[in-house]
Amino acid sequence: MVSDRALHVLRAIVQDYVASREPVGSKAIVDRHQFGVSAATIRNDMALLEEEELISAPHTSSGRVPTDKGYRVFVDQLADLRPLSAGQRQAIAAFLDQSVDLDDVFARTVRLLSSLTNQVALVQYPTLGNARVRHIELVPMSPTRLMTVFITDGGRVDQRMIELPVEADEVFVGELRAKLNAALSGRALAEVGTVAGTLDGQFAPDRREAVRVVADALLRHVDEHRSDRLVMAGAANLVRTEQDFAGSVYPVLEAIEEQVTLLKLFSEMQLDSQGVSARIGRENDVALQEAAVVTSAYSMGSDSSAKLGVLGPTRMDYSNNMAAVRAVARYVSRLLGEE
Amino acid sequence: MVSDRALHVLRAIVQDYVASREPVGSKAIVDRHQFGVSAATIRNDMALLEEEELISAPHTSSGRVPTDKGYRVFVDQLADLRPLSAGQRQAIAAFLDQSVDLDDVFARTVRLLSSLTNQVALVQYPTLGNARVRHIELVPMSPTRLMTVFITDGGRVDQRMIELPVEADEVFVGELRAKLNAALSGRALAEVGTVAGTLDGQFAPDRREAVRVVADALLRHVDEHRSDRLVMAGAANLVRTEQDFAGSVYPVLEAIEEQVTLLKLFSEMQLDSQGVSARIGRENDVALQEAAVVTSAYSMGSDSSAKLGVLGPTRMDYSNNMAAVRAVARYVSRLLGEE
DNA sequence: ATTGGCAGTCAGTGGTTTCGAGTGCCAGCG
DNA sequence: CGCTGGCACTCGAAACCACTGACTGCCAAT
Repeated sequence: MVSDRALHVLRAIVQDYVASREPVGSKAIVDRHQFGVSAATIRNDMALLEEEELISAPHTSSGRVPTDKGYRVFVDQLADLRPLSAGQRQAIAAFLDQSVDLDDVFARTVRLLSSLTNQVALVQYPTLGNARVRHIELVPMSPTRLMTVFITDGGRVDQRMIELPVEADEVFVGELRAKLNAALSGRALAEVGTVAGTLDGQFAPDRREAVRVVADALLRHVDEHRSDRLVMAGAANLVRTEQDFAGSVYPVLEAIEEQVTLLKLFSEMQLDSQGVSARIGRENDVALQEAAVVTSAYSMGSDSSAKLGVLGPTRMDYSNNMAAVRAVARYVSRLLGEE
Repeated sequence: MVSDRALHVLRAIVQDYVASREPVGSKAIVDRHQFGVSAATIRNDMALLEEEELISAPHTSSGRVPTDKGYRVFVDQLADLRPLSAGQRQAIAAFLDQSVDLDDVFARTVRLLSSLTNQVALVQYPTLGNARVRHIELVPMSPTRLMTVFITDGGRVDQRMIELPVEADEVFVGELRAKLNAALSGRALAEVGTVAGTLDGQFAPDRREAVRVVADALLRHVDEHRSDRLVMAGAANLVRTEQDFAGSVYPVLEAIEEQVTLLKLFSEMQLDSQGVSARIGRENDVALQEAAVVTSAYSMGSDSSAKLGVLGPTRMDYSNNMAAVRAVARYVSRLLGEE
């Protein structure tokens, strides 16, 4: 259908348009790229590409701009990503190695990714697969309020506040804490539900309701481990690229703050053979129609994984961004795998 | 200097300008407000106000716009804030009462404040004054890596990753965990340094280095409790009000992500008799020259407090925003005080 | 002190013109 | 058959212009 040269023309158009934000004409292409043919020939190819809806003209007599479909073909063509420079890789290592804990790893990752790509960066917290309970702590805040702290051997820590149906003295809380830890330490998260449910039998009848409330809170901790959230950095970059959004960046920023749209998107992304994936323009939710999202997966140990990536206008440097996302995801996997 | 009526004129100008984003002229004032005088008289007052640099004209023949100084006088005049409506207060209570833990309180507060004011909302995490150690947990991640988890009775939980100089077996870690908790549980944070320093004597010489590393990590936990951070919501609102920023919102968003500028600003703000405070335009750091920040303080129990507030263009509804910030700060204080 | 009147200023609007980058098409050529 | 140069055409962007109207500042009168 489309000749090989036409594909090269598409590539040139994408590159030039990304670089200049201006519709690119046939003349500009023969000037800036070494096609051995004249502008008229390029024009013929461009007519073809337009036929295929890979490019389009903003108005009758002007250069062409890639369509979402055009970007898609461009990205798919981009089989082999050039790896990052040694300097960049060192920078990644140096910056991430300073992390003091899990949260810090993610905070640093997202800042790093944002500055490598000049886009909004997003990191999804990992869902822990078969992590185990390490320790459970109960902290009385008032006679009827208790804070529960839930620590897994993956190093994840959750806290949660609960309201007790009756007053709980230190002795009872101490006993409950000891029994919970005896019963649950070392157990897989999946077991927490069944085990915690059997505990209330070990207490006096007037305590059982309170025990059940605590057990219920623990279940929600486990759920929490499953539920995702995103950390974000580089929102300012979205404003910088505002002109690339015909409407407004407002809905995009809103979607990012919502999180739910993004999380859904993340979970839907199918990685390609290179371990990266892009969703471009209309392929996304309506709020992100003018945006593109590039993601890759990272893993934490053997059995839990999540995604990270960047979001920006469809007019972005896919080549660079996909390489950066992949490199960072790999490094994060290595860092978390070691632990 | 400036007559009483002139101050009323200033007020009218601020109100109308905030409402319409358009320079307001003498005619518009006599139309929309019940001054018993003619437009010419208002013009004389306006000339006075301009003399005092409280208002200025964008160009020779156009209405006037408040200067930063004008907003300042307006805000200072705004002695008595009208309280929020019953409905709004109920909404605050209903929304915040659902919080499950500390983090959730702040996450909800910031979202709430953002939607009440249609501005970017910021909440500073509290610095815990004389909180006490509740529990210390050590989680081995690999033979030479340890995660330390630090829980205070205020309900705050910190985690941190450390690298040990030697391999640490389960037995040693268990012993260290037990001794740390025996020595530190119930102690005030301020004591952690001195107590932890004496622990290494209780271990065999070849373990002491490792013990010191852990003790050092605990000190950093304490520091962490002192150090601040901000949660933010409503960045999209900044984009919405973009036209009010002559330059770009870019530096503003950057400053927010930086945090350090904002934290400094927060700590500098002196509350007025109403418990709220505003920093307007040039009174701020250069990055926020076109922005205004409204803050109030909230307290958590008796001895720890922090601030929260909103940030937006200088052209904002100070009256509404100050009332909202004050109301939310008060409610959060009540909520956290109870616990 | 306040007012009505009046001349002066200037941003914004809308219409016209010009300019030029870029296209589509075609006839001719290797 | 694919490529090329040439040409007429299109249409957005910029430049220009005149006009309008919302203001102001000032002044003389009340």
